[in-house]
Amino acid sequence: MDAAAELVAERGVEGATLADIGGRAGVSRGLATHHFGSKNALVARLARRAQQGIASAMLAKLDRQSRHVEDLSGLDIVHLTVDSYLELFEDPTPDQRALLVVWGSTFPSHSSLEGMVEAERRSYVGLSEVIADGQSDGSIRPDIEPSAAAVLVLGMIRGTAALLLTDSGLTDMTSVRKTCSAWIDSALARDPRPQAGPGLALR
Amino acid sequence: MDAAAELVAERGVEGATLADIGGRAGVSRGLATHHFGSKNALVARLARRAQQGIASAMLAKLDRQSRHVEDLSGLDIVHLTVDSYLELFEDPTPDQRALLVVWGSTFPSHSSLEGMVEAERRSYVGLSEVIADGQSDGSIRPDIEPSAAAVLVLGMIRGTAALLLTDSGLTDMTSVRKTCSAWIDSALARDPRPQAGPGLALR
Amino acid sequence: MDAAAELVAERGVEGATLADIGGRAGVSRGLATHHFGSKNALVARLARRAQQGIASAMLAKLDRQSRHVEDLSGLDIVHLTVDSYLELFEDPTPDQRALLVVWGSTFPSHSSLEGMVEAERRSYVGLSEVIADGQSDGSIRPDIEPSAAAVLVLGMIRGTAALLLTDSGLTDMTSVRKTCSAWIDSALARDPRPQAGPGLALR
Amino acid sequence: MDAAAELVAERGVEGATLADIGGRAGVSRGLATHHFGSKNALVARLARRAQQGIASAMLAKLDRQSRHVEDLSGLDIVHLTVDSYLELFEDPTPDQRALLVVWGSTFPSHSSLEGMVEAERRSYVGLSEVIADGQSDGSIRPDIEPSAAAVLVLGMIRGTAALLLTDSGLTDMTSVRKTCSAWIDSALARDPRPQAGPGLALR
DNA sequence: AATGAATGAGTGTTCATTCAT
DNA sequence: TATGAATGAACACTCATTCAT
Repeated sequence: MDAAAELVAERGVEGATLADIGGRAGVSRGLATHHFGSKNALVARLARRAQQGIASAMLAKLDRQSRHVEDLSGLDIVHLTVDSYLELFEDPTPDQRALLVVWGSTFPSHSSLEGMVEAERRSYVGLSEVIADGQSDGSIRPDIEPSAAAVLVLGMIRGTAALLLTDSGLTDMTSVRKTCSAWIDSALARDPRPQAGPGLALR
Repeated sequence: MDAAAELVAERGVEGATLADIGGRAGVSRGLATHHFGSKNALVARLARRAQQGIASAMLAKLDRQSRHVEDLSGLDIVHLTVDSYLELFEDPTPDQRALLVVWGSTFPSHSSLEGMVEAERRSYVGLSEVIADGQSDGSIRPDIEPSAAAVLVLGMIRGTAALLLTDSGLTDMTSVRKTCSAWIDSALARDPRPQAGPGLALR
Repeated sequence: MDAAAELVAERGVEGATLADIGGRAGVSRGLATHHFGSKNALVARLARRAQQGIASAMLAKLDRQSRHVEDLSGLDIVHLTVDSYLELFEDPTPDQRALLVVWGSTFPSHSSLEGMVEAERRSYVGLSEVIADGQSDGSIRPDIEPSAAAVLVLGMIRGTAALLLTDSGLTDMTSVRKTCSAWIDSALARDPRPQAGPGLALR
Repeated sequence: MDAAAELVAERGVEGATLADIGGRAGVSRGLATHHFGSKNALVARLARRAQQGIASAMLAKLDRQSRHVEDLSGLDIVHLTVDSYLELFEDPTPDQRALLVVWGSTFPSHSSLEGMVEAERRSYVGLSEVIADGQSDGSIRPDIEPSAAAVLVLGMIRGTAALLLTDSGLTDMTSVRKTCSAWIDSALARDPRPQAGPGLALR
């Protein structure tokens, strides 16, 4: 699966052949099919593993801050989600790059990767609920449509990560992450924190 | 090219075969290659046409408002860009769907669609300059890194459009567009307009 | 036809496309077919023109020596034939290179270039008769099978020219021609001329 | 490879399609590419096998005469080479016919069969050395340029074989072989054997 | 006479999948 | 569990030929 992740990240889902994957993994050409059943199944497994990796990273970040998810406000969780995601893509592993590549290959309307679309919908529903919770607990302003906000937040982190993946020279990821956090605050928070000055934003 | 746009939108760049394209267009299998030189060239032409279509839509929207681009502040132009883009994806043509699909297939690091990455970089540079101009003319707050903001804005509209393209049932695009406009304002404007209440946001 | 000769010489009969030929000649893609009827017809015309060129060169060489074909012995005509042929291939025109290439493409048993095989048979018959005539006029030794000798002489000049065409660095063509002439003499002549010493042979 | 040899011999390198080859061999269309990597690689393998077959035939002929290559004079080796080659083409196997066909398709200057040209050059160098050795051991007359003689000998056997391959009705191959042997003798030998009369030559 | 758009059969090659070992 | 030979459908692309202009 590591070999598959690397090759999908490099050449895309269609461009990564099972023969190449087997070759890079040092096993035979037919083993991948034999083990995973089909190429699509392998890709699905790959995507799931990468998604779990992102969830783990989020929890680890929480742990590092010695906080518990129950203590967080809705706004805090949105911040945590966004920040963890973009932090991962500052120096993405093959898994994460591959996940984004797989996401990109779900854009055709008759895509064969139904499972991925399902997973994306779950992310969206979860984020909507978090935002609604934030409105209940008073951390997020009430004049916001949770579903619209969830789409925008999700779209922003996916799109931003994709943009920087395809052209890493565009700008500094860290600066983007800080600016994004401030935006989330100004757009969602009931009581926005005073915006940092430019010097701080660059930090 | 219309047939190609439809098929790319439906099945992706690799999934749309020249035979299918010829078949749907009512011409022979070999004509596409004969005419465009190669499949990659056809896809590149397709992307360029779709990009020009988006630019035209932006200008048309401006025209409808009887305004001139010279009279607009930097912030106005950002608003116009974002709003035009999302408006188009409320009811996207095959061209626009195909453009997003092509964008998705540039995520692999060794993608063969170099021209597309180039075009994306130009969009980014242009948007950065618009934001910097907005800071000069006082419409955009100065404590913002133009390059980071440009990546976020671009990423948001691309990602949001992609999300809604793959799963159009997620939420109402119009609502997303209005919310997005408010976000842009709160995040970028030197003097944010008073946020609309939820009723108005839905308008 | 000049363009066709060049391209056949470079890329072979199958490798030279009518589009390329038209392009190099500065005319349209379809003109060759329109004018010659088919590609095979063009190749046949090309071969015939090259063969006539060789015959003309032989007559010209005779003319330069102010001799008439009626005055020549059979052996003299063999010498003239061989020498003219190899002399042409010291610095072959595209026509002559193309002729050899066409000859090479007649080797498959189901070759589509029947006309070429016919022409080759005529060369063989003619040479056989010349050798038989030489035996009658006493210039060629009688203990030789004219048909076998004709095949060997023809094979030698064709094969030698082909060898030097594919790898011109092998040796000096002029030296080959002189040596060949001596061989013909020693093999065919009733009264072989005293062989030249090495210094002269190298000349 | 047997099927490939037959089809190349019949229809030429370009005319023998992988589909035909697979079909005649009773296997699938894609197996040849799968196994050999590419058509060119298959043709190269084919040529090498045929060349080795010729070398083996030469050694077998030597063995039949209970002689060792070390005991042979340079002239003997030339005789052996020429005679073995022409003997093979009295009743050529598909391999040998195919080899000649491949040789014919190397005539274009931009041929894609570089390996074949290389092999031909090695034959030439080897034959040159044999002739030079023959001059040292006194079997071959010293007033001969070894490189020119090698080209002529090689060209003669290649060209003669090709001529008789394309038009087997021309003459009797056995007679040609005997005549050729006498020519080699008269042209190269320091002390030519007395020429056989026609009856003996036909033997 | 000349063009070039259009055709469509055919090419070598790719590759997920099957299956006997 | 693992291999890799074999399959066969599918692919982009080629190119001689046709034909309306």
